[in-house]
Amino acid sequence: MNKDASSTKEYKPQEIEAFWQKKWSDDKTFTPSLWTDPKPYFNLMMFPYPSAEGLHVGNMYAFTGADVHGRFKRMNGYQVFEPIGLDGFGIHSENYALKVGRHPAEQAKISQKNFYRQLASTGNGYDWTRTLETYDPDYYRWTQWLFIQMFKSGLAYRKKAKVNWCPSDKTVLADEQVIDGKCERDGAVVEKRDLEQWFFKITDYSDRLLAGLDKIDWPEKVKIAQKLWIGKSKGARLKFKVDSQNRELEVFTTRPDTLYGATFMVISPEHPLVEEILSGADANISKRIIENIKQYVVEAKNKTEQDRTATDKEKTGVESGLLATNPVNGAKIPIWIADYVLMGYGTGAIMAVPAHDERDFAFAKKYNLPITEVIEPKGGSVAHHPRPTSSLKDSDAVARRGSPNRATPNLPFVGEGRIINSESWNGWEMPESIDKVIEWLKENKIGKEESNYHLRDWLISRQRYWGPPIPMIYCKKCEEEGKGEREDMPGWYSAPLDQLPVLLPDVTDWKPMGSGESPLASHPEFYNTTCPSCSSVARRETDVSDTFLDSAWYYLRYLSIGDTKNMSKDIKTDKNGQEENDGSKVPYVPGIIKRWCPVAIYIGGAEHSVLHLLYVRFIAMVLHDLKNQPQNLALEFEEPFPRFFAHGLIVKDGAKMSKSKGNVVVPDAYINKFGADTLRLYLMFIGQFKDGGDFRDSGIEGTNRFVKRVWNLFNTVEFGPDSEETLRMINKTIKEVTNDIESFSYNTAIAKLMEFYNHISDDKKWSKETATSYLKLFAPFAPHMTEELWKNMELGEGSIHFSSWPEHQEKYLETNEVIVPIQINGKRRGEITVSSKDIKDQAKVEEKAKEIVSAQLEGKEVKKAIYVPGKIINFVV
RNA sequence: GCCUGGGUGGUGGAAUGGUAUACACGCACGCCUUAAGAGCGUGUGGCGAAAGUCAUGCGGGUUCGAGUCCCGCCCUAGGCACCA
Repeated sequence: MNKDASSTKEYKPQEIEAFWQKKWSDDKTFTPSLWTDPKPYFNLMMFPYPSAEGLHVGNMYAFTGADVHGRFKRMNGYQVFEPIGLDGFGIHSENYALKVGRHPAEQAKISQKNFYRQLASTGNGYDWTRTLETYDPDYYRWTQWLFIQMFKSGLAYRKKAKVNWCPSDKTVLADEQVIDGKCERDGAVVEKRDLEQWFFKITDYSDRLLAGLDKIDWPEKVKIAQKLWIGKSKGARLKFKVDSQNRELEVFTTRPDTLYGATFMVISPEHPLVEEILSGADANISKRIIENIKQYVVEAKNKTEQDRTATDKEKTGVESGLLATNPVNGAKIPIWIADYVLMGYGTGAIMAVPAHDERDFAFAKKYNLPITEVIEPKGGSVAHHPRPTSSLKDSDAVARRGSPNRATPNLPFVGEGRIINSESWNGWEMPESIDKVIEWLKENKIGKEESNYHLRDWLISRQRYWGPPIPMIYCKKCEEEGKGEREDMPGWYSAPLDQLPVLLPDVTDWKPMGSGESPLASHPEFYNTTCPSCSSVARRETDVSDTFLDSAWYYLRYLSIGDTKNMSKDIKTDKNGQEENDGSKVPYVPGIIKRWCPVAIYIGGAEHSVLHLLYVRFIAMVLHDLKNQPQNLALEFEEPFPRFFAHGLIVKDGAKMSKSKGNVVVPDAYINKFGADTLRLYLMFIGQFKDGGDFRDSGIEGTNRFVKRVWNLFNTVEFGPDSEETLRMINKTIKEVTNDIESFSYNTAIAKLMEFYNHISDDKKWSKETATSYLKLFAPFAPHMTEELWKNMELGEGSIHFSSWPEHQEKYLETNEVIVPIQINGKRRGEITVSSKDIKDQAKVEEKAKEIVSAQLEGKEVKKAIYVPGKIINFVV
């Protein structure tokens, strides 16, 4: 090897990278033919929302990691489809437009240009013929189509709902923008406002969304997050008679087995029964009590969400003056009103079992309500002396052992145990006890089995400007006549499909109004229309849809644009003679979807665990069920992403990168200075792809040094026969780097490439085969430089990205010798060299080690030898 | 409180139960330079002159052998949280 660098060509990444990026784009190197390619591989990465000042290194990190995977698959013979687009509709982008004082549409144009320029400069192998932007009318036409399908399937409906209202921003906020009851932007306490809203019935799919999780290869933490979000609780719904009122009070409980321990009931301040009481329907309730209730309800209403849900808040409540009857033992128990019971879950009413529920227990203690124990802990006979409450941790509540029937236990017992004090149920044990009790309650017509879910319907309306107008039309006349597209929603019609898209008008007063209405509501030229049914004057919906709807189906659209946009052409090339969609019925070409979906791998951030990643599964299931359309157009799969990889986050100086902290790093300056290859290599090197890493300027210079060294080496290399050492090293490197890239362990892959360089660069010859293999291993990380070297060295025809991955060179391993350390009783006592063909032969290895071992035995005897082939031999004496 | 991850040099981080600290940063010394920079080379966990010996958050255990497996703690990051 020539170490004199003065004669080598200087490494100029700017020139090399510009050249190759143009060539890839001109040659359509990364544009697969969607109809004909034999081994399709849809390598999908979460598309960015271009709301900030530009692509930052956190984005680039994610995209580069995904691109390394794509290039690896391409070199393994797959036809990789790696598309990119912009999630530019929605509140993030609109907020950014507000901040910089530009019209969102104008800002979108600027952002789009900048983002695509930045994305291209990273050298990722994107298919630039199939980009999409969610604000493109040709895209949101189909987002609106999707809304209409939801409506026609009965999955979209309207109801009055409380929305988050930020008094400082004068706008509604999405749930995800509310953190601890405060606006994420300015920290103002969020209020609730009642508004008529559109919802999607995602709750209809609760069980399927839950069941699907078992079938997909996703990080466990994401699955758990979705499971908890859906939050299925099995239990029972029970009826209690209310005294002196001719009605029943229904409750939901997960612990019907504790029914004999129900000593009072609690209803939420919003419960309908409260209004009945306040209306004075029951003459037996004293004025004083009604006054108390009135006051309490007003207080509860005025509390912020934050105050009401604070965990360590002391419980409060008032007596309702009503009594209920416990259906199993006929006990008269008081009904209380307290805000620790939420109207939004279950029935808004509970049976309180203070002996076995921490919240009920705290409430009972405070208001001196009776506590009856009905569950005896397993092994409950074991006596346990009471300890002072102050020294008890909460976790002790679960472990508490106590004798039953104690008048006032210190803590509720919430673990599993045996039923006591419950007549015929006595002795039943968890978990069978719950099923048996439910069976008993059914037979006695007291209750029935029921499950409740944490998941709520998806609030889809946004009173904003920058989104797809909800394509619905309201006709007052039809409503009065009780007519409508759907029987349950008189007056409402979906916009006729041939009139899509309902264009978002270009208006100057686009800023949020603060009235609870979208800015579109002040534009009669937008909302005035005619009723699709009776042709009288009608009004368009003026809200837009949630940005998560835009991103819930985009992966399908990637496969339906570019050369597939003119779909009639593709119908002719479909050799199966199957009649294909002409693009007017569904937003995709079923034949192409069949080939490329479900997506081979989805790569993105785990922060989308329960929003995007849940919605996208939901929408796929809806399109799988596809009602009101020919069934051959429905999706064949239910789970769009059978495999999802969650990458880590890039932090800067130990802190999460964010605009508010002012530590956002934009890649442009680094690409200009060092080149994209250096930055890619650096980003992939700083930690496991699943973990992320800490971005530091000092580290990138080291990577740059390495890139330059490799460049110089290849520019001065003289090919010759490999040394034994080189053969052994390249074989090992190929093997390990392949495994590492396959398992997203990019940082160790790069470390091994560096290690190989260190071994090989100094005065050692290597063969052309070794050089090619090394370059190929390098290519996914530093695509431009390796292409350039590949070309300069005339190593083969065409782009390196279509050449195959290096074959394992097992044959070399056989000629090698391996050093095996010798241990005696686990302590290192020397080493021997073993030839590869003897590696698995323990007897031979023992024989070889004999001399060294016997010299150190000091009269002791070898009891046994433990041999780990090629790794270690340990003699036990 | 509950659920996930994670605690290894000065730093980022490697280690299918098998030579702990790969690779890189930083630092030190040297070469080359008038000099600086770049580049190249050598060294770099602690203690010890050395043989050695002690080190992977803390305390136990299993094993010929534990960063890795088991039990009990501590700390830390993220997610969820009055969901009956």
